[in-house]
Amino acid sequence: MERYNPKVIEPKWQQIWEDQKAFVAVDDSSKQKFYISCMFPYPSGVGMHVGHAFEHFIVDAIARFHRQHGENVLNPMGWDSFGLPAENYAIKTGTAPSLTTKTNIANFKKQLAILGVGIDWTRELNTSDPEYYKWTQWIFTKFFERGLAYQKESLQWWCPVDKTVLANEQVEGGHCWRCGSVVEKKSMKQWFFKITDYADDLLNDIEDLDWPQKIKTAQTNWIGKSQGAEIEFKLEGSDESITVFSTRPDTIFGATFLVLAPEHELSKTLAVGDFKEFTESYIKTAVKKSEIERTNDTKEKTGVFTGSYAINPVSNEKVPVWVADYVLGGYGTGAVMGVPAHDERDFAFAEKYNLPIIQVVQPETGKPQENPEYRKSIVAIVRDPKTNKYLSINWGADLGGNLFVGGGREENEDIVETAIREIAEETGYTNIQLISKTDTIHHNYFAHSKNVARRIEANALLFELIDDTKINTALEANEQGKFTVEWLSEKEIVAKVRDELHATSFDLLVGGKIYHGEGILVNSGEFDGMPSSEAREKIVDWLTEKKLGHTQTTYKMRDWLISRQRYWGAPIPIIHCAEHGAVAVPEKDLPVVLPEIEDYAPKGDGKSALARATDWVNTTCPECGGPALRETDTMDGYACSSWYLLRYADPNNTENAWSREKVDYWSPVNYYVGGDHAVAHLLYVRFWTHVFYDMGLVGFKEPVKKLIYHGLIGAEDGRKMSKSLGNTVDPIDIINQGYGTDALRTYELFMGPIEIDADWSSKGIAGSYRFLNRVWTLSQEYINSNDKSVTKNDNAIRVAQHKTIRKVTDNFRRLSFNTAISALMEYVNDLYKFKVDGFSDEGWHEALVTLVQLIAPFAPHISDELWSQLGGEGLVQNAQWPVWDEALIIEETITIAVQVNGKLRGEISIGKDEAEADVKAKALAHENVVKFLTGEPKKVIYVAGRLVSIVA
RNA sequence: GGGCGAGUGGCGGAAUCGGUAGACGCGCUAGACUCAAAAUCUGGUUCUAGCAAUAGAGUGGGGGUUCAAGUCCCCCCUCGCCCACCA
Repeated sequence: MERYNPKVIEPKWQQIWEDQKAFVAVDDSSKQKFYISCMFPYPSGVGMHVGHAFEHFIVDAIARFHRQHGENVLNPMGWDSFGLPAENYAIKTGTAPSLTTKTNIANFKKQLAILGVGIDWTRELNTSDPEYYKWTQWIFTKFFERGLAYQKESLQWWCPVDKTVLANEQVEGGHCWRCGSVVEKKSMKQWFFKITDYADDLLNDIEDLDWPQKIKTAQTNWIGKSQGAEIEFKLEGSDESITVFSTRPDTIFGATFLVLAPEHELSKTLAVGDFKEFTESYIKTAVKKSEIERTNDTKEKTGVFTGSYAINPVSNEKVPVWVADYVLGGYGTGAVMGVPAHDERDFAFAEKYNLPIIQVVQPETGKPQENPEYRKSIVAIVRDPKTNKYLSINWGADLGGNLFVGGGREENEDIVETAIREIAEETGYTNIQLISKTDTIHHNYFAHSKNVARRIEANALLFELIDDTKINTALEANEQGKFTVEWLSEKEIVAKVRDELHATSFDLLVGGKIYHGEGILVNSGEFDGMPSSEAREKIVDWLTEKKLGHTQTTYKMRDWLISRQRYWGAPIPIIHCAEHGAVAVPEKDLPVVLPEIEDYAPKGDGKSALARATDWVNTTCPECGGPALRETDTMDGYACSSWYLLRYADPNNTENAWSREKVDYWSPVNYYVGGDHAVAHLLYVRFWTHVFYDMGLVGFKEPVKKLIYHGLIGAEDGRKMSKSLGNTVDPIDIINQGYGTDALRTYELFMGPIEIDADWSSKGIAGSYRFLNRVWTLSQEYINSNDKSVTKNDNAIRVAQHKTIRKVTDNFRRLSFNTAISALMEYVNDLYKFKVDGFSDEGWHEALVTLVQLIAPFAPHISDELWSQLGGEGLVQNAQWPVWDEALIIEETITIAVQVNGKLRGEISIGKDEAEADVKAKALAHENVVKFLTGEPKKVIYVAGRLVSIVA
């Protein structure tokens, strides 16, 4: 009998698949298509580790599953080959990036073949191939025509090591995403794609995507839509004005200063007299500061007064204009109104620089009720400075839990006196001193005891205990014995005091919190007494009428900066003419081919090495034929990857980027599989497709129907798997150790749910190998058996077989590969038990053929081998996936549990159609159940086919 | 600070609807085969007590709903990830 030897059967079947073109997808619109793709890889020099392989295994298993269902499956592959590593390697060694890329791709292809991944190589694409980037450039010129690609001088992130600008998405915590060095700001003329034009569109369509919620949330937050108003503040003694953006125009009467970002254009010009020098030097250092420095200093705000004043448009008060780096240049208008009473940042700034603080919103808690009864009251918080604990009254869970001392106040009664009286009456403490108190807090609630809605005006007061002198408490009749007095720590208070009014009181007096919620306007002229939400609209209406403001929607997302001062990318197809400015290269002259050069290193002059290829740079203007210069910046690699999913549908089209017919057949992608990129790539690819839709190039807006976001495989040491840590595992090594790729694939898909991170285990793979070995041995024993006459277990085998088909199919559909594989292991374990009685031709052949078909998505080589040994026609993937028969799964007798008072006390065996009364009687008669019953059971519950629950 | 997610044996994990918690695999362990080892096969393996039948405890902690809770509700703790001065 032959032993299971993956080293023989795996190459054998890989060759057969290749010879038969088993994975070539044919453009046949009469068939149901299924398009799946991983996020195409960057072909790095070090090849793939088992973590990368994992992604391909997921894709391949799903692709094979769908082929087995007779669908027309497209699983393509391509190379995201532009980028820094190849260029940096070229700078170091002088080897052209095009050459290293070629070598690396060959290596990746070899690895994928050995892994047994079924790819349609006739559709292979490569972003650094001129045949591909010709169309990337063509798309650029179309965007340029539509005003979606534009050039602008602006401050940009600059990586001093890689000597290039970076997109916002490529700056991670103030560091370059590639080399990790601290990024700087630099002002340069740059190319942008106007993604902000599509902000609303992209935001609205997120909801309907079948994508993981965390990715959808990340994109929503990234787009960061917020609604508010732009408000104009006139500068004193000048025609100029400053426009601020605020989401809280209702607080404008509390705006006691303005703050400009250091990058704001007025920052430099506004400073007057003695303030000029300070302001200029502040701006200089602030702009130079790295992002980390600026975000690290969150506690300590800095800024300078410009010496200029503006006029608050509603109050006509003079407010000073400051420059401070806590205001961001790139968001909103780069200027804000400082409302220290209702914004934590403005408050911190105002405190430091002694700016006036005017409260304009009185807090309101609880939900307003209809026809409330009006009352006045106090909330009194007492702190014991010796223990740092707070006096609390515990009313018990039914009466509201922990509160502070509180009580009603008569119309003319003094607030402080009321509080002191209530403290003495309820707790007995008398020797206290007032520390601080709040303004009015409005509170709405329903007094269930009196069955009345109430709206109260409360004041909260904070006292300190001088000593614990106490008098007898003087409780009202309805309070006696209802509560206990407790001293609680700050932490306990936060945890236990649930009442909104009392919790807010504590936050304001002790927590030092600034109230930024909704409430009732005060100190706001004609708007006094209005709820803040209503005032928000009324004030903007008023400003609009006076032409001093208007509603405004703002996004956190900025336009996508795409120019890179690097060599190894797609050249931006633009020619600069002295007369005609920036002119797009006409379609007939595309592609603008990247010239071969000697020295790839950027020199830090803000230009790519391309700028030194003078023969290439000097050209003629397409408009006038006069001398002109080529754009020397190249495109961000994300541009290349924003349309490749469409190109796969029509990869060899030399006339167009794609034909709409083919793209509309294959697209959108049914499953897009990846474990990287939450925002950047996945937002850009959506953006481009939306634009293509508007251009009439595609018939859909969203390129990816379902996104499968898998977890990452960590190293055995629990750390991230990376070449620099020296803990990577090469899948080819594992295969060569004798396990084979089938065992590797099965193991990686068995480790856990695909969306969960998991660490590699060198021992775990042995278990998967053992499983496949058992499958092999069982099949060989069946095939070589001389006596196949035993029919004893045929029925039981059939039950196991159909149960397994059902479970594997169900689990596969919800991409629960680990449980699908465990069901197959159980099935094999069952067959081993049946085996001891011998084999039958009928039951066993069917059982083994089914097994081979079910393991095929995971372990395709062994299954094709056994399929052919068992007499199957062609390849497993072309045979129809087995179907289970529900009728065969029903067993004649089943075992169910019997519980007494919720505890398992025994098991009984019942027939499949046994009547409920009989089952209950059987349960009650069970020996062990009788022991736990004292007399008649109160209740007997039968859950069909599962258990009997007896209440004693 | 904000958002999202997760806590189940020695380990990875299972339990799709509230219905026998720990499937399946790893590891460990006993046995069979072997001169021996590897490989393979068979059994055991949540914890505590007991020779055993069995009993008690048990899904991060506390409370609740229910005949029945890993699963539902309330509170707390811990860990992970992402975003983070966005006015």
